[in-house]
Amino acid sequence: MVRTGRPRKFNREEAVSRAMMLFWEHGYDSTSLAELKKGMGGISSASFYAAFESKDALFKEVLARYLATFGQVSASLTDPSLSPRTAIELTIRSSAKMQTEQTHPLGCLVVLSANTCSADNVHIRELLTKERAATRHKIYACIKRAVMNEELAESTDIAMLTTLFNTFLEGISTEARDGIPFEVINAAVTKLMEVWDMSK
Amino acid sequence: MVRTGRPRKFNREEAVSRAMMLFWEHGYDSTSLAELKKGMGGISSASFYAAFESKDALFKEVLARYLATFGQVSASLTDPSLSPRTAIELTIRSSAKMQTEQTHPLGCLVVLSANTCSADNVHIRELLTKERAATRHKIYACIKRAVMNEELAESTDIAMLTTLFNTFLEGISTEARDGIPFEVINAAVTKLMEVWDMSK
DNA sequence: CGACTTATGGATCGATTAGTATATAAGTAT
DNA sequence: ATACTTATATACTAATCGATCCATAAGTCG
Repeated sequence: MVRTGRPRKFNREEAVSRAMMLFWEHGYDSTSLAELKKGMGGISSASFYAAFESKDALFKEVLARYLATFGQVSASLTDPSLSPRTAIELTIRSSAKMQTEQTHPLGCLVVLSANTCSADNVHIRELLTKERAATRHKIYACIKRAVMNEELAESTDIAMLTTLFNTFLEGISTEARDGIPFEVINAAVTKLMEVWDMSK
Repeated sequence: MVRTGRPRKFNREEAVSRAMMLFWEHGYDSTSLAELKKGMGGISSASFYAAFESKDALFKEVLARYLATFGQVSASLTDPSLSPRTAIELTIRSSAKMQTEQTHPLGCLVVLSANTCSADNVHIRELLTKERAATRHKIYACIKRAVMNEELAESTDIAMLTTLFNTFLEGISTEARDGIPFEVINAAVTKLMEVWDMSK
């Protein structure tokens, strides 16, 4: 697969990574094209639109990249080799760990980057809403599996427990943004997981 | 105190309320002056700047209004007549109730309206960060009081418990935005509060 | 070599951003 | 009646928004 035509001056993969950091930090609306082009290696408007089509399209690519990398902290939710309890605990702990790292913006891109936006960009917000719904559903499925396995009592209110864990998980984004260190959040997770054991 | 000069054509209090709804829904950056002026009763640029000085200043006024009204759901935290446990439970439950009401934007303005913003408007984000820190500190003080009162064990990790409750509280904003009904969140709060009773 | 393909530099687009200038309207005070 | 005060309508500013156009550069292909 040999490419003809003038070669691209910048690294496309690297440019998407840089764009991800910018959207993650400032959110969709507040990240301007000027900022993106500069941050992605000083590329021109023509180069930007030739390579990424539009701001919308770039964000969708950024989201896919995020889910395939940093977002993998919740992959354990669908790992059938893990017990439901371990899967959920691991997801929350590694989310907290990732979101408090200093090598990238704090918090979670899916939670932070478009929970408020202009009326024109509601479709961007819905992209992330859908992603959060997917995570919520995975937590739900996990808890349901635990009830099936009799790891949790048959009388367990699955929707309630899903909301308990998911609400905490989403709250980590704001805590991380506010500078709460991993150790403190992690200790709170230990306490939170005791709720699981009470529902046996 | 009689006012001289030409009387204002619009109701200033009402205009601030309308602005609050807009900032609450779309966030600081994504709420434009045009949208504000239209939403506040179709006022002109001249009238806007004469009455509110700037977008920044209006937001500060909106924040103060929010804290004095909807934000009062967390007032129980500093009510000395309530037991610490009741104070925290009441705050979380009434926050969930308020944030899921259909008469205004979903979630909490303090958590949602500027957790991402442009680099130029970091001072706005810091305004809200400070507000969240104040709430966190009130929760901390509440739990500390419980330890003093021997309502909680002396060995209680106060910072950890603070983070547990505060993270959940902040997570409610995203849950509410995503349409999770009050009843489900409220049931999760009941479960969450069992953590308190385990720490006795 | 010339044809073809793709990317780039640079100018530019109309729309929108937050904010101002100026003249006048509409009230109160003396 | 006139001075004073405040708000208004209207026009306008410079800067920025996302996006496009076009000529040219820099490769591969036959």
